[in-house]
Amino acid sequence: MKLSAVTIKDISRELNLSTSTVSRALRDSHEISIETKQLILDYARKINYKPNRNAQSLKEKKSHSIGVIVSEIANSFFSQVINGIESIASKNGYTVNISQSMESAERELMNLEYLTSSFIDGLIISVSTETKNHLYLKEVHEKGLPIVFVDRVIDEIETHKVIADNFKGAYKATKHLINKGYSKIALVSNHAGLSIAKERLEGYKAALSEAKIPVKDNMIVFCDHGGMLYSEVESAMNSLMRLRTKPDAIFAGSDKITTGCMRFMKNKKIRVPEDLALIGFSNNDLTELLNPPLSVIKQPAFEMGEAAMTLLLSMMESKRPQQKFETRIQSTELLIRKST
Amino acid sequence: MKLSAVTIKDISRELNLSTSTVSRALRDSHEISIETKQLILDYARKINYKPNRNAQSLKEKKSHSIGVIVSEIANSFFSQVINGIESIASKNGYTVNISQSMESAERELMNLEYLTSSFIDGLIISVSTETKNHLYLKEVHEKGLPIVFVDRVIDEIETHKVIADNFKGAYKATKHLINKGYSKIALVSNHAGLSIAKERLEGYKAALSEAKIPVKDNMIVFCDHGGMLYSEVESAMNSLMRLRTKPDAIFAGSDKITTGCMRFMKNKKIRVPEDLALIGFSNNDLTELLNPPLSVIKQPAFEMGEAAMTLLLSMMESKRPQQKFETRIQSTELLIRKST
DNA sequence: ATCTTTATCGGGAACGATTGCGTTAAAATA
DNA sequence: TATTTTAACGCAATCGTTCCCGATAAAGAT
Repeated sequence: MKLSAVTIKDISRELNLSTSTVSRALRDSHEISIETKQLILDYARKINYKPNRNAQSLKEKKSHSIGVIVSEIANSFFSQVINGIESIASKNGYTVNISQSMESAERELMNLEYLTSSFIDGLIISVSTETKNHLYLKEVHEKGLPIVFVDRVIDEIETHKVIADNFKGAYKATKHLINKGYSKIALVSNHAGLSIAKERLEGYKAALSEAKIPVKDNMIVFCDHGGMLYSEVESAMNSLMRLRTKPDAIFAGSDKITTGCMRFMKNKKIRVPEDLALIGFSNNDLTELLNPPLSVIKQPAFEMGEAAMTLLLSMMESKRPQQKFETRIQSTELLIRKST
Repeated sequence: MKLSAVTIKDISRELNLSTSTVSRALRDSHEISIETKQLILDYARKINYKPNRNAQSLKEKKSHSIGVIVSEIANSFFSQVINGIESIASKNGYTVNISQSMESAERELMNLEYLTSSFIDGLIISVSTETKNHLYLKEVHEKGLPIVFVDRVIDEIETHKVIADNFKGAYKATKHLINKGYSKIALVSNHAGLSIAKERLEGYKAALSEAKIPVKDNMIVFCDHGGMLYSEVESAMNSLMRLRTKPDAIFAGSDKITTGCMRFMKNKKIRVPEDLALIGFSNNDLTELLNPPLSVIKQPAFEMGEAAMTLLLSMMESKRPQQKFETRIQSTELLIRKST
């Protein structure tokens, strides 16, 4: 079941003109008389002609659509990023193809292979926690597919990258906890292999070291799927709670982990911040209304999406392969509320 | 800047075969010897051949991609719906093209026209609050484009629809308020023209009437952009607060409105539920952790997305235009917490 | 009046994949 | 051995657009 579209041939037949002439009129070429152009445009509008984008893409070797791969759409951070991407893309006549990896390297690869079948002109990706093998990504990149990384980057691939200032964000959050008098600060981190996790870990360590607080390994726990499953956060938190010297503050390394910790504390009836303080990365705009209102590090998600799409546009529309790439680091915002 | 893809011609040239033979091998046709098939498949894998999807789409008149138009991606309800759509789509080899209307009828139409340039095989749409004129939508529908409505439907267009049981949801919420002893129950509704707003209004009225509580017009206020702007919710709430007989409970008609009301009450230091109770439609999974935990009517967003995509699939893959359409009504969940 | 320029249009070959039809040779049958 | 069947492959058209040429006629230049 498909819709029978009107083509350039239909117009040319009706108007007794060649398809070349019709095409030229529609593309506003100079080598055509103003009368025939008007004639064609009027008729085209009348029968509601729409160019077949597949034919155009085939001919021009450009699809005017891009691919976006994130771990999960229904995540406040990523949905805001996508919002930013879409807003710039649609302004520039690009269609956005979304797929989610669900933190699975396998699904990520599948989506990637499908999207890259000469189908997209560029790709914006935030790699999954599982991703270790970036052979395929590297391959299509070397073949010339413009790629921009957002948030979770791969160092080995040289291209534009848009990230938040994770180091500083983590540093600020940890320092804030220290300033508030907390000294046993635990980190509930995302998967250790992730670029953002590494950077945030460094920021956390830097703040502790600066305050001459020793960094203890057992105060750092990991959620290998970024808190996608609550059980993951639960067991991470439980391992912290079983410690002989329990933490007095938690720094959570991702959106889902932050809210997961909050849920854990509520379930276990742990008072925040009296028993345990909590701060974490989050872009959920309800954190302010939580009980207690949550202190968070907020990333400029929408702006990051905008930046990524803008950079991708510049790559897609440049004639030569670009040589110089930039890593745009956007600053985070520390919102201090009642949970710390 | 584009990637130079390897084509069927490259394979045929290298292997001294015709393009037809190569195509048949790749498509696993029967009229080909097992040896040449293996030869071709091996070589194709070696040079990492990927069929050009634009060429395939042009030939088959099927793009294997669908369009999704929602008001805003960064909205918990819609992002969950999209999640459901994407999960089914990717399983069936379909790519999902997303665009957002931002509650603007103009942007919606723009996106629609762009997507329907022989580019998508089907469409899933939740119309914007502004949408009044559905001429274009009706036109492409009559031309044969399979369409499925989710959440916000248009009655005049006969096709599959997936909605939540808005009437019952609103009825249950209102009845719950009544049972709790509230009698001055206000409704902060979405745009009056929206199908969901109408249905929820009816549910609200039904519950009140059943309890012999008169329905008062000044207790029903509207947010014409669904609460997309906080100011909208603010002025709606303010008008309720200026009433000589203020409401003792609020029933909020959409996700953004619900959280907007919550924000309003926090800002105005209105105690919930002592001064004013609050219940509303919401799919944000942090409502449970709010202060106070929010009573909500939750829609099965993910499942609605799945259902919509499944129905769309059936339309796209049926030979003949379908005659019988179903409106799938999925039941909502009433989660009673501390705010009522 | 002849030649050159210019404007305006048509013919037809791409783009990459698919497929009906024709061709060839081998295999099967009479 | 003669004839028919069948397996395996090539040729060429097609999908809808674009664009390089070439053709034509009018306009301008000499």
